[in-house]
Amino acid sequence: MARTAGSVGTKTFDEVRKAALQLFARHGYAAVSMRQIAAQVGVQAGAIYNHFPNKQALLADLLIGHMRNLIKACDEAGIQPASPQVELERFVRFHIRYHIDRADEVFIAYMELRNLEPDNFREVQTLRQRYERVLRDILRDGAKAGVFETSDAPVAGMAIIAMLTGVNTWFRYGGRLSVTQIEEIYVKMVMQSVGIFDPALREEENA
Amino acid sequence: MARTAGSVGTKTFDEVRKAALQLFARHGYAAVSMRQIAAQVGVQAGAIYNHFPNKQALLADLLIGHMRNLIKACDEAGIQPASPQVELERFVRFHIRYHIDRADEVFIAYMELRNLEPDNFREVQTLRQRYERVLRDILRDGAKAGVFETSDAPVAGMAIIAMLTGVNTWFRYGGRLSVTQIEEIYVKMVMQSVGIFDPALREEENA
Amino acid sequence: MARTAGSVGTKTFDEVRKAALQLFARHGYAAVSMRQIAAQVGVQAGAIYNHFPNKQALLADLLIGHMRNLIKACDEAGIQPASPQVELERFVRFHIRYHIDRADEVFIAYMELRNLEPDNFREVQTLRQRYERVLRDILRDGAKAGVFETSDAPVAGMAIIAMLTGVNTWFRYGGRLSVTQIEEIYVKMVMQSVGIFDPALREEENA
Amino acid sequence: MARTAGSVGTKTFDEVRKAALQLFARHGYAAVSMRQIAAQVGVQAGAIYNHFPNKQALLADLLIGHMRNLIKACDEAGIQPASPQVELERFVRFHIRYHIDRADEVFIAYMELRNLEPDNFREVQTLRQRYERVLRDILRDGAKAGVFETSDAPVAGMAIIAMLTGVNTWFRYGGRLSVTQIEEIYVKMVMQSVGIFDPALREEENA
DNA sequence: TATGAATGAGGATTCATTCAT
DNA sequence: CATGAATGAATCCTCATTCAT
Repeated sequence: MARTAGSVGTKTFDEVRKAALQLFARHGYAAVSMRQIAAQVGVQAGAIYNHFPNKQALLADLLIGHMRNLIKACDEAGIQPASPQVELERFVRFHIRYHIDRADEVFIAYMELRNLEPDNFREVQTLRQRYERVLRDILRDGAKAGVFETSDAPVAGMAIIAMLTGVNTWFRYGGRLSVTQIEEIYVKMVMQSVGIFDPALREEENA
Repeated sequence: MARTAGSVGTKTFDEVRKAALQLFARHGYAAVSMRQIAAQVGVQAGAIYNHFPNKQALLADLLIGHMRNLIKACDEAGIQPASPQVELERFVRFHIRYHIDRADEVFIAYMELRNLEPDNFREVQTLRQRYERVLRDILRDGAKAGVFETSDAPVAGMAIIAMLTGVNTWFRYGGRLSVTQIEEIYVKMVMQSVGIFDPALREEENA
Repeated sequence: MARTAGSVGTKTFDEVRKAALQLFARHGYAAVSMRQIAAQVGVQAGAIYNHFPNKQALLADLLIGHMRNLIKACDEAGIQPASPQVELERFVRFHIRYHIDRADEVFIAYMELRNLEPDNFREVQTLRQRYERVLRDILRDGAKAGVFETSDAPVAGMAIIAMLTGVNTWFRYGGRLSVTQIEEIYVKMVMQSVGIFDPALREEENA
Repeated sequence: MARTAGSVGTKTFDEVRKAALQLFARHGYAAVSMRQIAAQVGVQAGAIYNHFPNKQALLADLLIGHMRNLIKACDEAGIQPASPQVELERFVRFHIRYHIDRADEVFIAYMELRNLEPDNFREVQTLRQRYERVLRDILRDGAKAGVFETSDAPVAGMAIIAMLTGVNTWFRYGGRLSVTQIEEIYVKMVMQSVGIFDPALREEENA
């Protein structure tokens, strides 16, 4: 009589998460009510509390879960070890591809930070810094090795992250450009922004 | 019945605007109550309705006002006419300097768009596109003239705007870098990102 | 245009207090909703919050107010100074008469103590002890003077207070006995309980 | 189908009763949730419904059970037959001793009466009156026989019950006085309150 | 028996807004 | 202009109870 994997029990939990993600992304945490989330799941508001102790925990679960998944995917993306140029290119491709498919998660991870209670906020910040350090380390190594023309690795890191993540503000599937084309455009701009012009110095990959 | 400059009665209006700007930026439109705004001004909630018909009008006033001011300042910044390289550099400097001093306005102009009712939303979007077209035109002209190495002007424009505006997420006065230093870093990264490497091709300006 | 004394404004405040007193006494603090109180006043629940910050404050206001009034009335009852016998008799008469007309206040002052938050609880306890000390001091003086046959003034005090206050559990106007008759019965029992038998030793008063 | 003494399955029933007793006494019936009771037992809320049909039945069970036990103990206390003086003294000693060890039961038997539904309320009232008649009959007999100086047996009965039961409001084990000492104080006060002064007229007992 | 998930109602409180003064 | 009191709807969350497993 064991519960079949994926059966009832976990089903509502997952659906609540999904509904909350979508609604928070669309209208903002503060503007979404537990009733709306419940309605989208097809359940009464009280039922949510069998799975999450409160609204804040739902938000925290989404944000922290997103950051953990991002870091795990980054670790497994095979970015290192390689030359700084190659690592930077791999990072850009990873970031674009990972973020473009998780528009809602990325959006709330930036927008709803201020709605996290202090402990949850700290946890997300710590995770975010861990991710951003990957890029900063690449930039620092490249600068030290003289292959990047960056006057300030931390600022360059923030600038590149902002540029890349910005893709989510305008990209929609079915538009003028494919993900691959977009990826190429951003790779080129980022590489140039740190002084790498010759495509020959870069890795050839496309997937 | 236009408000006489500096006349009595204008004081509360301005203070409500200021308080709302700060509170919306800090906590988000949906999470801020009229009572909070009123309290910050030192007035009862009802008094706000002598100056703004409702909460939405307050938000719209802030966002539309911000976009109009931005466009006006941009028009008066003397960016054009010049060579694409020079215009781009001027645009970057203008954008950084203008935005770095208006963190709250910039923040809500991005964050609270979704809380605008349709008419107000359209107006802000129209203004924003008008501003962004300044950059896109520069990029298109430079690409056409063969001085920028950009494969896609619209995407490059979005990328550059995202990169530049991102400065507000981390910049604080009194930090490691001065505004001027930051400006130089961003100018260099943006120029390089579109293929301009030789500083000699750029204008010398600092203020 | 000044508000007429006792007009609107203070009216709702007083009516809320009165309704809450009655409902708390009848059903208990925890079992009464703000909506019920509001309904009894003929107002929406939210309106109560213009007069009391929350439900707890309403309870605290009732209990603390009751204790303060009791102490004030006791101070003004002219119990002291006199011989211990006379003071005791006066105290009994005061207590019976005061409590019999304030059944609701007395009831909740005992029943709802546990629903007070710590600070409010302490305040009420302090006031209660101040009142009960009046009786204890009379008993102690009488014992010291050898006119009361009490082995333990504090216990005797608790016992007498309990006996007297118990009148509220059964007394109803229009019953078999008048307040004056009840007063006489209790005076006699209390005086005897501390060893005073001869009515000649007691004061003659009736009002 | 009567529950076999000590049989399995009875454990949860008893623990629920015990937990409810404690929690109702501490926080009041209306303020205690089935979940709290269940948590104290270490069980889910639903499990309680295997033993009690609903929350009201739990309360009724506690109150009616208490009253039945009290009456049974009173019947078996060997109060009658004896002279009114001796019977009164025996009653006082029984009441004090029985009540002082059942603080929670006594407390809720007074406090939660109003939360009983009509049928349960009537049953408890009937039982209570049966118990209180024991004292009233003693007082009436004593008055008729001219050994008690009571002008009104019913009122005297209420007064004495209130005085005695009041001991629970302040008594705590480990305090200044032992149960036996307290018993003596109350015996003396009660006997005197009905006019019996000479200890020689009283029974000598202590246990 | 016990669980865990669900319901539907209701809890205290807050909200944007109105309006007589 | 500003106040303070009011409304009616909505907020998050908890409740007693049910029921399939």
